[in-house]
Amino acid sequence: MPNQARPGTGEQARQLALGQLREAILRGEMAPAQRLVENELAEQFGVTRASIRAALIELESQGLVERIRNRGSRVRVVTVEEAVAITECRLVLEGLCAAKAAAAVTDAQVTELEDLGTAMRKAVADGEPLTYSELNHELHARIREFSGQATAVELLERLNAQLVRHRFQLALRPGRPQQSLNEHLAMIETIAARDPQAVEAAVRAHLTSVIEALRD
Amino acid sequence: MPNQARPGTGEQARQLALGQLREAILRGEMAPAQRLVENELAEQFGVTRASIRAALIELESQGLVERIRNRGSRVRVVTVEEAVAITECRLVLEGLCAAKAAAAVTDAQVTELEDLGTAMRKAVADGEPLTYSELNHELHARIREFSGQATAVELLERLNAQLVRHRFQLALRPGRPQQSLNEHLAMIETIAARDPQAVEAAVRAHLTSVIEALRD
DNA sequence: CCAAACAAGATTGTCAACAATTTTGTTCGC
DNA sequence: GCGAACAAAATTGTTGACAATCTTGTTTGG
Repeated sequence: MPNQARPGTGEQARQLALGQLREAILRGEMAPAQRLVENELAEQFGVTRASIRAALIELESQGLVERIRNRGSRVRVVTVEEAVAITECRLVLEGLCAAKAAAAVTDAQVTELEDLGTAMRKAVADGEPLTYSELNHELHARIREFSGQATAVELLERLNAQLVRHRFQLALRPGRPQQSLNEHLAMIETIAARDPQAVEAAVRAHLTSVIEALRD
Repeated sequence: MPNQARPGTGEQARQLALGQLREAILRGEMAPAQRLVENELAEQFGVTRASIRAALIELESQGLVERIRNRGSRVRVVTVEEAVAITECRLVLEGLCAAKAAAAVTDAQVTELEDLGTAMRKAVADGEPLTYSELNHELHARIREFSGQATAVELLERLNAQLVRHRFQLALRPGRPQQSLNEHLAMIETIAARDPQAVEAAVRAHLTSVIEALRD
C-alpha cells in the first residue's frame, strides 16, 4: 500500500486540488476577492472540474472562499471588524488551550517553549519581523498542541487560516514586535510555572493587545 | 426571480440533499456509525450522486459525518470524551457571547429571556423534560443571537450539532432538569443586570455542571 | 485444517458532455 | 441620447458512464 506513504504521489485529485488551492490562498497568491473560475483552476492544477468543485465546497465551509449560487466563488475578504470578532474567539479558545497545556506540559515541552522564546527575543533584537512572525505562529501552535484539546485545536486552525492577511500586516508594523514579545514571554513563563489561571490571563492580555492593534 | 423566495421549490439539488441529510442525522434517524452509501442516499432523496457527494463533503467538515478514502461515509459517533472537549469549547465561547450580550441587550430582549425562564420553570414543575430541553436550547440560542458575535455563533452551532445525541440522553436523566434550571435562571438574572463578568461566570458554572453530568 | 493468494462484487473517485443560470453587450423604441 | 427588451457569451449545476480502490468470499498450496 504505497498510498499514504508519500503525499503527492498516491494523493487523489481532490485532495491535491484542495491542498494546492488552500496553499495558494494562504500564501496570498490569490488576491482578495479574486474570482475563482472552476475551469481556470482545473487547468492550472491539472485536475478536472469536479475535483475543483469539491475543493471549493470544502474551502467554503472553512471560511476561506465565498460561493454564491450560479455566480461562482471568490476569495473571502475578512474585514477588520470580522478579524476582531475572530480574534475574540481565538482569545477564549487559546485561553482554554493554554490553561490545559499548563496543567499537562512535560519538562521537555517547557524547554521547547523557552527555546522558542529565546529565538523570538533574538529575532526582535535583530529587527527581523518576518522571522518573528513565523516564530510567533509556531509558539501559538505548540501551546495548542500541548493542550491535547483536539476540538479547540481544530477550531483555532480554522480561525487562524482566515487571518493570514491581517497577520502579515500586523507583523510589519513598526514597534509591534517589541510589545508582542513581552506578552509572549509572559505566556511562556506562566506555563513554565504550571499556573493555569495566570496563563489564561496572559493569553487574554496578549490577544486583547492584538485586537487593539487591529483597530488602527 | 422566484428562486430564493420559497426554499424547497427553487432549491438546487445539492442544497436540498444537504438539508435533508443534515436534518435526518440531527433527528437521529440515521443510527450512529451507520454507513452512508452514496447510491442509496441519492435514490432516497431523489437527487444524483454528485449532489450527495457534495453534501457529504460539507457535512464532514461540519463534523457530522466521517469519510474515509475509498471506504465511504458514516455518521460520526461522538464519544463521551469528545463531548466533554466540545462542551469545554462551548463553555468559553458561550461565555464570550453571554458577556457581549449582557453589554448589548435591549429591554425587550431581556423580557424575552425572562419569559423563557418562566416557561422553563413551568416545564420542570410539570415534569416535562423534553419541553424543558427544547426551551433550554432556545435560551442558549437567543443569548448567542443577542451577542451579535457572528463568528462565535457559527462555531457554536457547529459544535452543538455534534452533541444532539448526548443532549437527548442528558435531558432524560432524572433530577438533571432541576439543577440545570437554577443555573439557567442565574444566567438570565445576570444578563438582566447587565453584568458581563457575572454572566460569564454563570455560563461557565452551568457548562461545568453539564460536563460533570456528561461524565457518569 | 490453516494461511496466503486470488477473484468477484460493491463502492467510491474521476471524467467529459449537457442543461440551466447569470452576466454582458447590443439593438430597438421612445 | 436613454432605458428596456433581447440575444450571445461565460460560468456554474447536473447527469450518466467509466476507472480505481477496497471488501468479501473462494480457492489453492502447504
